[in-house]
Amino acid sequence: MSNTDHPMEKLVRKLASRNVLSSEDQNAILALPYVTRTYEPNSYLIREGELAKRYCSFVLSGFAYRQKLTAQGARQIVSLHMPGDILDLQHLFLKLADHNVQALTKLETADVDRDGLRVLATERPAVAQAMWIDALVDASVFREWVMNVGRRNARTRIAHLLCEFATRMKFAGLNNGENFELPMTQEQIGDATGLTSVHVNRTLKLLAEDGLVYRDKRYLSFTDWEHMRSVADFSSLYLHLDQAGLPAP
Amino acid sequence: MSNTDHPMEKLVRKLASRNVLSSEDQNAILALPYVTRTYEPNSYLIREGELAKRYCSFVLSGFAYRQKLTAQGARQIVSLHMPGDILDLQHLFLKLADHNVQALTKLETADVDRDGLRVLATERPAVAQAMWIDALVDASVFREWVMNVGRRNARTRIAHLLCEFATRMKFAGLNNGENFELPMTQEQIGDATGLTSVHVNRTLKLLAEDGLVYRDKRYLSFTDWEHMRSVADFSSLYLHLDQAGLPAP
DNA sequence: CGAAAACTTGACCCAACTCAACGAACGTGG
DNA sequence: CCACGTTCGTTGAGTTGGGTCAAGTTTTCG
Repeated sequence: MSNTDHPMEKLVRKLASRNVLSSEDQNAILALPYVTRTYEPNSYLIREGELAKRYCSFVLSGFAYRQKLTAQGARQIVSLHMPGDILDLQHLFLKLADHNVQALTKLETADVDRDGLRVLATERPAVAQAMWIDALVDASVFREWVMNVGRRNARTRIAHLLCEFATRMKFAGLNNGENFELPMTQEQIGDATGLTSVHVNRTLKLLAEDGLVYRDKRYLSFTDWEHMRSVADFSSLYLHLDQAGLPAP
Repeated sequence: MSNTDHPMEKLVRKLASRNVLSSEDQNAILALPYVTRTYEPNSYLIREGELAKRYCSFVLSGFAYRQKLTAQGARQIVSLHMPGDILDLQHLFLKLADHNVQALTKLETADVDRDGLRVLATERPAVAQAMWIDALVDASVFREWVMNVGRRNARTRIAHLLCEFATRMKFAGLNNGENFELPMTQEQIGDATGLTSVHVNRTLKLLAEDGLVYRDKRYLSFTDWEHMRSVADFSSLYLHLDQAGLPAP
C-alpha cells in the first residue's frame, strides 16, 4: 500500500475488504468529498457526552484509540485503530458520543461528511453493507476484549493484545506480522488490558525471558508465532478478516 | 406492553425506539413473515464458528445471553438480552458466528428471514437505520462492559450489572426499575462480571448488608436508586435510550 | 543539556481466588 | 405429593496474582 495513493482509494480498499463492491460502488466512494486533518499525540478526536461529529474520520496514518473513564478516573482503552480503520462508524447514527477517541501517535485522517455517507449508504446498498459490516467487526472485537480483560491472566491478556495488533497490522499491509513497533507506553498497554503499568512491565519482561518475544524499546518480534498464538489463546476468527472472500452463505 | 400483541408489533416498537419510522415503514415490518420458536434454558441459539443463521431472532419472552469461552474453558458472558431485544443483528452480515448465544431462561423468539430483512433494509432506509442503530447500541454496551470488567472492583461491577439490567427492563416496560427478578445464577453473574461465584455471593451479601439492595432469592429491590447508581458508577448514556427522541443533530 | 516522561525493580499488601464443606431450594419421577 | 438427587447458594480458611508505593535508571525531546 503506497503512501501516494489517493486517500479515498484506501477507503475503497478497506470497504472492499468488508463486502464485494462493483466499480460503480467504488467510483461513488472515490467521488466523496473529504478534508484531511492532523492530530498531535494524545489529542482528542471525540469526547464522551458530546454531540457526534458531522463527519466521519478515516485513518490515513498514525494510530488512535477509544477510551472510557470511570468516575474515579481509571482509564480503559476499549480498542486500537491503525491506518485504514474507519473511526466514526460507531457514532454514524448516534446522537451523543458514549466514549472518547484519542490520537495515540501523530495522526492523519481523511474526514468525510456524515450526511454524504448516509446518502451514499441509501443509494448504494453494497457500500452500506460494507460500512455496516465494518461496524459489526468492531463490535466483535469489543466482545473479544470483554473476554480478554474478564477471563484471562496478565500474561495471556498482553500476549493476546500483541497478537491482535500484529495480525491487524499484517492484514492492513503495514508489517509482516511478526516484527513491528507497538506505539504505546506500558501505561497505555495496561489501560488496554486492565492492568497497571508496573505489572505490564514485569509481564513483558517474562514474555521476553521465556523467549516468546524479542524486545527493543517499543519494537517487538515474535520468535515463534504459533507458540505465541497458543500462549495468547488467539484465534483470528473474531476479526472476520475473510468476510468479503468467503462464498455467500 | 401486553402479551397479546402481534409479535411484529413489538418489533415495530423496538425499531421505532431506535429511529423515527413512517407508517409505511411500520407496515412493512408488520408484513414480515416470521416463525416463533421456543428454547429451553441453557440451549444454544448460535454457536461460535458456525455459519451465521439464515434468520434473525427477536426475543418475545424470556432471557438470553452472548458468551465466549477461553481455551481453558473459562466462560465470559458479554451481554444479556431480554424481551424486545433483537439477537442476530450482530451477525446479520457476517459469515461466521464469533460467539455463542444461549437461552438464560425458557425463551420464545420470533425468527425473521435474514434475506427478507436485508431487502427491507435496502428498500426502507429508515428501517435500515433503526436496525443499524440497534447494532451500534449493542456495541456501545460491549464497550461499557470492557470498562466494567477491566477497571472496576467487584462491588462496583456487580452493582453496575444490576443497574444496567434494571434500567433496560424499565425501558422495555418490564418492571418499575427498582424491583425485579434477575434470572441468573450467581455463577452466571460471575461469568458476566469476570468474577467467581463465591466472590459474587460475598459481594451481593455486602451490598445487602450496606442497605443498597434487598434480596429474596433472585428478586432484588433497590432501596435508594441514586445511591445505587453512585456506587455502580452508572450512567445510562451508553444505552442511548433517547436515540429516537432527541432532535436531529 | 536539562527536564520530563517512560521504564525498571524491590518490598510489601490486599482483593479476589481456591478449596472444601454444608445447607437450601428445586425439579422430577414414582 | 413426597422422596431424593442435583443444582444453587453460603460460609470458612488459606493462598496468590496483581496492585501499591517508592526509588532509581533510561529515554525522549525541546
